Amino acid sequence: MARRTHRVTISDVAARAGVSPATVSRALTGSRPMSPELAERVRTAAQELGYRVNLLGRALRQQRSSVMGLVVPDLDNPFFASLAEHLSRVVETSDIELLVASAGDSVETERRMISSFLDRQVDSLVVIPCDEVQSQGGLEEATDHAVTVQLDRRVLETGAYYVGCDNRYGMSLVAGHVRDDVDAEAQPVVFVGAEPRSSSAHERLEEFRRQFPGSRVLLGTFDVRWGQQAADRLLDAGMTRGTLVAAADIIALGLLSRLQARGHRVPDDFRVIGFDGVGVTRLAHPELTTVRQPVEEMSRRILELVGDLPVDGAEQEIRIRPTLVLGPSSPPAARSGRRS
Amino acid sequence: MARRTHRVTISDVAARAGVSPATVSRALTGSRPMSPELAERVRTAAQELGYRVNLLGRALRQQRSSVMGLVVPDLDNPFFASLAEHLSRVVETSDIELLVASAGDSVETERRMISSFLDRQVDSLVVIPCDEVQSQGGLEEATDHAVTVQLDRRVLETGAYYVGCDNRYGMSLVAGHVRDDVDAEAQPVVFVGAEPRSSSAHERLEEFRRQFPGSRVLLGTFDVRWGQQAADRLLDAGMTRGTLVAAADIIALGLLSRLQARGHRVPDDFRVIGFDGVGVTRLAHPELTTVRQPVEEMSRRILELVGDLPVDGAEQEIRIRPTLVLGPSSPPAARSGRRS
DNA sequence: CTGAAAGCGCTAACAA
DNA sequence: TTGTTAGCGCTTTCAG
Repeated sequence: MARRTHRVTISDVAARAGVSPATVSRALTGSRPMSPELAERVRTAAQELGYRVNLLGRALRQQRSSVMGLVVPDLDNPFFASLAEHLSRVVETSDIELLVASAGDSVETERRMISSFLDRQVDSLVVIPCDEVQSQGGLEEATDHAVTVQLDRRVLETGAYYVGCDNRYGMSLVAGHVRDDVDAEAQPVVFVGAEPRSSSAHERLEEFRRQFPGSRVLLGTFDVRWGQQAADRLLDAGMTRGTLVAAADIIALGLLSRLQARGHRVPDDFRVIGFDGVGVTRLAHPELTTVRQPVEEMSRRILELVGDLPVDGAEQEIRIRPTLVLGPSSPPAARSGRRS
Repeated sequence: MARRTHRVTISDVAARAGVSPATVSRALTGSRPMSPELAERVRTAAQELGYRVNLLGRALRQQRSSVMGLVVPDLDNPFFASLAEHLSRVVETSDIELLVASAGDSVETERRMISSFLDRQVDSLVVIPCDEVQSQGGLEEATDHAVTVQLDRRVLETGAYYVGCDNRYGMSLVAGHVRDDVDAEAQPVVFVGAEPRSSSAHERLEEFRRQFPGSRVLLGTFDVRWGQQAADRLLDAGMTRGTLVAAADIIALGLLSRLQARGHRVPDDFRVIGFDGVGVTRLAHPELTTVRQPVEEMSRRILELVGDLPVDGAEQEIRIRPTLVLGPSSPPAARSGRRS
């Protein structure tokens, strides 16, 4: 662990190359045309001294850090982790850099992370808010200081952009599939969702209710454990078959695991339908019928929003339509028989 | 999106409170004792003006950023995502802040991320290296400029600390379980691992070979898809039962999904054993017998290493023993019958 | 206990 | 094309 004793600055390089610090800066960044030989001399000197630019100094001077901050609720949720990974790969194609922080599923921590990104002078901030209501303050704060984008979950009246998928439309795709391919009398439809503390939970729930008025609804949290509990609850209540519409793949995963552990067959006894279609949850057994979110395009739209050319009159709210992906967890009619 | 026009600086606050910038700094950070009323006056002024500290300025002056950088190979891998989440929660208890970057599974990107963290003057850098060999350069570079810790995967001769689990010991726990609880004649043992491009892959593979000389070994990558392919390969070759030891839960997940999709029962026909025991993979169906990595303690040790009190004569290499967790994917003898 | 002044490392105006 | 100078926002000597 041989730490360097003295930090090499641009002046050191300048001295060695026999030029001014400004010239070194120009040679290294290529911000201005200059004589190739001098540039070369500077680069050599920098190399020899092991010079590294100090981005703190640069950012302080330039009044921009070239950093995009991303605050996710919880990296243990594979959907959020996947969102982070996708955004990271898209941002990679620009000269911006993405730094991720986790809110550890706490509104307070989320707020601290947002603050701290702002204090570090991020140029843009992407937030997947923890809570539809309590995240508002942090987002308003952010909007005052950086280009701010809410991703996946919308908080009302923050002034920030929103990029997400059209959850109602997605749920309507599910409804269409269920109506076309499922014998609803043989398999009553149940929604296993999340308490509407986020717009996604909200919208998916509302659309489900609109599509299946009177159908049973169970609400918990976006994690595997809740899916397991919900399955237990349904089975304990004597349910032996049904179509379980989950608000997220991660919940569907929990449903699947408990249903199967307790000896029920999917899709024969129970159909299971998910939402998100992203990340490792895609590989459940049996593979899920799910609504796939267009994460790739969502990431691209975010980059556009914060891009150098400020998108004039950009819409505040960008909703992209998801697609339905059919899997064996709830196959099309051919296999399960239509009602009429 | 009402962006603030003028940035409020410490001088603005000073002017408003009728004191010097130095006093404002002291009042806001509490770095020196001062008259409570003045402090209060300063805080009020700051509040009224909507002052936010510029951490770039502070870091530049203080020569430390209070940031720990974490570079992970790929956030879509739930083990790495979970490691990031755990470390994040532990670091949360200190005054350091964790920022995460993904290498997108590319050595080049990894190197760029390391460089860029260093240029941003992180105080410490934690890296889960992509590649046992090719990640070396980046890590050496890091070691020269910040306290550097390799996490989970070891690259030789970098001068950096290493924190990880004792993979050989973990695999020996698996071996013990297999010998105690499995009829190896009825269920031949196969290792489904990853090409040894990381020390974890390496060590687990080597220990398996030592414990089961002559047993079949398939090597691919650390992802679900490889597990699926491996299962297909084994089944296509006519295998109808066996004990499949995976080098990671994520591979085990793929094995499970294909085995079950093709009508084989776990654990009756095939036992499946994983490694990691962390994150969402814990909730496979049937639940995995796996080796649980002590991620909590690993995170704590990392924080200790970079803590204010530089751990004198700290070991370069910290290996923590994992534990075996038995699940229905490979239950103990009681259920499956011992050989003798 | 408070203020004045210097300077962290960098780059952008302005001069030459 | 290159150099000089100033200053981004902050904290920390050093005086008082």
